[in-house]
Parts: sequence; C-alpha cells; structure tokens
Amino acid sequence: MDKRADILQAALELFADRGFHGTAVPLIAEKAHVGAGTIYRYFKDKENLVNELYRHWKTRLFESITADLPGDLPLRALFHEVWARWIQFAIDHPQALIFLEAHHHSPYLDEISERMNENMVAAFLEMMENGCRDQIFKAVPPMLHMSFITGVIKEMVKDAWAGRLELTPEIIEQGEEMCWQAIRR
Amino acid sequence: MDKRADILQAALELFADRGFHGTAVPLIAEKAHVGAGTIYRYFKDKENLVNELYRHWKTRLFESITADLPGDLPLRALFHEVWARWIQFAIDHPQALIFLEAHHHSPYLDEISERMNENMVAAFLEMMENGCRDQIFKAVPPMLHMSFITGVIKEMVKDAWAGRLELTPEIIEQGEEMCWQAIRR
Amino acid sequence: MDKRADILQAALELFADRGFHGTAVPLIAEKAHVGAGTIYRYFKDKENLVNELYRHWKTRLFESITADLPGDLPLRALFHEVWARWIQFAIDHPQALIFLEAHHHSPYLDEISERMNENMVAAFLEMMENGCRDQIFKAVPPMLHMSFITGVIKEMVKDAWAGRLELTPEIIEQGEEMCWQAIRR
Amino acid sequence: MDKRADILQAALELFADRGFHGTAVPLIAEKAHVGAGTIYRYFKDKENLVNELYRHWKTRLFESITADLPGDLPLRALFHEVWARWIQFAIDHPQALIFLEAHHHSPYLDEISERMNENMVAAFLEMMENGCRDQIFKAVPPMLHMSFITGVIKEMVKDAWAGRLELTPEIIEQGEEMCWQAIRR
DNA sequence: AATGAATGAGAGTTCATTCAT
DNA sequence: GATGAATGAACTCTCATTCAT
Repeated sequence: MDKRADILQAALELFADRGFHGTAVPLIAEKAHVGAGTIYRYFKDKENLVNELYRHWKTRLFESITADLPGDLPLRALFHEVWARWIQFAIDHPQALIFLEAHHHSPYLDEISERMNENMVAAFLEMMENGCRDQIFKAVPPMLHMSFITGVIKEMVKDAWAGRLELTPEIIEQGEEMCWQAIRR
Repeated sequence: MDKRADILQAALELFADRGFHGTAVPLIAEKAHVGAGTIYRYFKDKENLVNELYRHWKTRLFESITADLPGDLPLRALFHEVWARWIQFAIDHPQALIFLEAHHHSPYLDEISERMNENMVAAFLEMMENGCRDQIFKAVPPMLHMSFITGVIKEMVKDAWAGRLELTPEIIEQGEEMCWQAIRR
Repeated sequence: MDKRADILQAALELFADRGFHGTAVPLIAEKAHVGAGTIYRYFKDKENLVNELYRHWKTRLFESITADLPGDLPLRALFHEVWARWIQFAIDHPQALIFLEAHHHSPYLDEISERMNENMVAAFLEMMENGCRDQIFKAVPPMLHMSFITGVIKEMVKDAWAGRLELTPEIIEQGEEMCWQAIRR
Repeated sequence: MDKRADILQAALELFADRGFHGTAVPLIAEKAHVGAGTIYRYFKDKENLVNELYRHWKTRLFESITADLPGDLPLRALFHEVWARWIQFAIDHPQALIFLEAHHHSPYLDEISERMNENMVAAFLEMMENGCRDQIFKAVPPMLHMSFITGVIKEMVKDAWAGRLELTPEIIEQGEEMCWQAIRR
C-alpha cells in the first residue's frame, strides 16, 4: 500500500534524526503528505508504528545479508559476503541502520521486535561458533567476535553518515581485512 | 548535601535509559530526591542540564583515559593503556558511556559540547596518525583505525550492559589483542 | 461555529476583568467553551492573543468613530459626532474600552499594536490642531485638548461600568457640552 | 521601619510598571535589597502587600490634597487648591498615581481598601454637591463633575508620564482654567 | 530579625489521539 | 478511506511561600 510506505519512510527519516519521543506524529504525517488521522488507519498508535518500522528494517537488513548465501561457503568467503552486503545496505539505507541502532532495546519495543532481534543475533552467533569450533576464529567467546564485527560496522556507518569517513570500495575492503585479522586465529 | 550532583546522577541514569525527550523533568527530580523547581536553580533548563551532563562525563572519560600518560610510551604500550582505561571507565560508569554514545551529535547539544567533542576526537586521531606515520599501524586512513577502536569498545560496553558479554580481565585482554591485530601492520 | 471569535470574546471579558497576567489560558478556554489546546490553533501564544485582541478592538473603535464622517463638517458638529460615537461605542462595548485602556502601552504589546496606536493618536491630534489653527479651540497645546476629551470619556465609561454614573442621553449631552466649553475659545 | 519602606517603594515601581500579577515577589525583594523571605515578615502575603501599598498612597494622595484646607474657601479657590495640589502630587509621585489608577477596583483589593476608596470619593463628591447646590457648578449630576476632574487629571498624568505632555506651570494653569469652564455654570 | 535555597502548585504550551465531515 | 480541527493529558518551567540556618 502506498500511503503506508510513505508513512514508514517519513517516520524512518524523522526517528533517525530526532528519536522516537522527539518526533511528533503530525510531523510524520506532514512529511508523508497524509493527514494526521491517516496514520492511525495503518498503525494502532505511535508505538505500533515504531515497532512496525523496526521490524520492517530489521527484516530487510537480515534478508539483505543472508539471502541466497550458498550453504557450503568457506568461512572466509562467508565473512566477505556478510561484510560486503552489510556495508552495501548501510550505503543504500544509512538512516535505517542509524534508526535500528538507536532503537536497539528501547523501552517501547514490544516483545515481537525483541524476539526478532534475538533470533537474528542467534543466527549470527551460530556463524561465530562455527568459526570457533573449526579453529578458524580465535578461541574467545563467540559473542566477542560478534561485538567486533557489529561494533565496527555500526561505527563506520555512523562516521560515514557524519562525514568523517568515506565508504569507498578501498576503505570497505581495508575494513574487512582488518576485521578479519582481528577475529581469525 | 550536593543537590547538583544528585540531579546530575539521576539525569544520567534516566537519560541513558529512556533518552532525553523520553525523560520528564519531574521524574529526574523524584529520582534525585529534590523538588521539581530545584532543578531550575542549578540548570537554566532541561537542555542546559543535558549539556552540562554531557560535558561532565565527556571530560571525565577523556581525563580518565589521558591522565598521567607518559609522553614517551611506545605505541603498543600506549594502546594498552588507552584500551585498559577506557574499558575500566566503562566498567565503572557503564551508563555514562551509554549516555555519551546515545547523545553524540544530538540536536540539543550546544556549540560548547560539540566543540569539546571535536577536540577529543582530534586528540585521538593524532595518536592514530602517529601510528600510521611510524608504519606501526596499517596504511589506511587514521579515521578507520579510530572507528575500529571506538566502535569495538562501544559495542563491548553495550553488550556487557545488556548481559550478553561479561567484561572479565581475560576477555578485556583478548579484545585488546584482537583490536591490536586489526590495526597493526 | 466561529471558535476564534468565541476565544476573543472570552479573552476580552477576562482580560478586562483581571488583566493579562491575572488570566489563565485554560480559564479563557473554559469561558469560550473550547479545549485549552484549541486556543493555540488560532493564536501562536498568549501574547499573540492579547495583541490580536488589542488590534481588533482598537480598529473597531477607530472605525466606529471615523466611519463615513463628512469631510466638510464644521468643527462643532465634528466634535459632536466623535463624542456621540465614542460614547455609543462605550455603551455597546464597555469591556472593550476598559481592556484597551488597561493595556495601553503594556510591555507585551508588540510593535504592530504600538504603531497602530500612534497612528490613531495622530489622527485625533490633527483634529485638535485644526481647531487651534482656526482659533476655535483655546490656544493651548493640542495634546491638552486631546487629554481632556479622552480622559473624560474614559473616566465616564469607567464610572458607568462601576455603576457610579448612568450614561443616559441627557448626561451624555451634558458631558459633551461641558467638554466643548472646556476646549473652545 | 526602613526595610518596610524599601519594600513598599520597590513594589510601587514594579507594580506601576508591570502590574500585580506581572511582578514576581523575589523581584521586589531584589529591588528592595532584602531577602525574599523578609517581605513576609512585614506583609502577610503578596495580596496584603499590594493592599498596604494601595492604602499608603491613597491616604497620602488624599492628605496631600486636603491637608490644611481652610474651611471657608470660596469654591473657585478651593478648586484651584485641589487642582494644584493633585497635579503637584502627580509630579512628585507619578508612579503612585499610575499605580493607584491601575489597581482601582482590582479583584485583589480587600474590603478595607475598597471602603477607603469610597470614603474619598464621597468626600470629593460632597464638594461637587456643594457647587451644584450653590448654583456655581452646572446643573448636572455631581458625579459627572467628578468624572471630569478626575478623568482629566489622570489622563494628563499618564500623558506626562508617557512623554506626550509636559506639566509646565503654564499648562497646569491652562488645564485648570479649561476644567473650571467645563464644570462652572 | 533576616536570609535565600528549596518547594510544589499551577502557569503556558505541546502533542498523541479522536471523530465529524 | 481520508482528513485535520479539536481535545485534554502531560509536558516544561515559574513563582509565592516556607523554613533551616
């Protein structure tokens, strides 16, 4: 549906910029070129809107990273794929990543959103565990590998968004190599 | 009785938890065990409060990391010190780091806070540039080294705060080693 | 239903009675039978409301006095017209005159209101100056003639409003005659 | 008592300038160079302060006008005395007259202040009634004579305070003569 | 007696939500 | 289905008053 998408897009930009509580619903409506009341035809309330938005982008991010990954890819190649796709997603949808990061574990995220979160963390953790088991990754808690990868990507995206870092192919590749050396044995 | 300190402490916990716009001033007052009006004897308004709080902790963090650093420390030892102190600060004041990170470049941060920010980024960037010049760090933009270190530390702190990672001395050391391997030549 | 007019009417009565600072916005809303927030759909803030109200009634007063005045009226007849219309306005809208008088040169009147004021004073002063030039009025500063007329009318209105004086046609005519004898040669 | 007088003086200036509700008690304290709490040692509350102030100046005004008036003064001479003294009071204490006028019949004036008011009006009304009875004044309601005199004086004082009229001896005398011609037969 | 830090009730204002159109 | 005017609860902030010093 068109208006629903317009509302989600407007909300994404505003929530990323000013946060949930800092964004007035009528402002979202104005930016989406719909009446304020229209938002409530598509979303139960403001909280439902932010949760739908969260799930929408969390799902897209996850699917962008995992879609059509060959099951038998060697870990290094798998890491390359994940890294490249994640960064590409950041380049395509910087505000979505900003939004997702800023609303991570917010009090207004409902159980469904939180569970979705956990599932995705678990999926990536499994990859880390495999790397550890196969002695390709360093023998540290898989969660530490995870913190490395996600932490670096998030920071690079934020720095790029703030204009402090340019995400050129070269820098993306350098980052990947650095990250790989951090986690590999 | 230092009411100003009580207010700052209450504000830190609430802002870290619910954000600036999500925290009502009377709630801060209640948590600080003062009247709502009292806050306005110490801070011009809510915005001034969040800025004072930001500067307070930004300064403490910077000083915790940089205080009494020998000027002639080899880069590896310097990195160890910075890493260890930063993590120690995170352990001692997890909410302060959460707060600082969440309010980075918020629209309600004033010019003084922003300038303080830039100065500290510049100080750390210099360290990275030295490492690059001396060919100890990889030949990548110093900002990328910077993103690595700060990104990983922030993520580790958040994961620790969320209970997904325990900041034991061993894990801290492992993280340091991983990070060093990422940035070193 | 003209809510804006309802709000202006309620504000007029309350401001005339208790002054600007003595009147709470929710009280205006209650008297106007609208929600408190509705006032802010029609007026930027309380100060804008009092200014709009001031300009509304200042304009109406001026127009009531000056509308369709023949340009070639002898001064005595002109004075009669002005006096009669001014008093009639007072009878029709006593609170408006009370309000205008009480808020004359208030700190919250903006530049537009002040300028409107000056223009109207200037228009009446011109009439006085003509009377002086033609030697119909006493040879005293025109501003003194002006103080006489406006001072007496305002006082009569206030006395009438307080129940100390009844504005019968006879008394109105007596007042006019007294005032004329005061200013004429 | 010194501080009490300081408080009354500060309150007079502020109430005359910004009105009762527009003046904060701590501001009065600051202007009077006393602590905010001190005001409450001399006055029960803000309302009591404004009432004491009102009675103080109303009494001074009345006494200034009526003190040592020979009982057998012809009406014209009596009028001259009243006029001259009233204007002189206005010149000496312009803010007091502004204050008295602005707070005439305010909702926060108590019964004592209101009664004092009525008594003074009655005293002056008696003078007007004498003038009417002796057929020196025009045969109009004495209250109309009263409105004339008080209205003109108040307006002249306000115009002088606003800088639109200068109270030179000549103008004062002209005003008196005009007023006399208005009320005399 | 004098103070001024502290207070909380109440001010002006915003905004999530509703509902008549 | 779509709107946006209207709302009142809840926000930020002020200030008359108190009371420990």
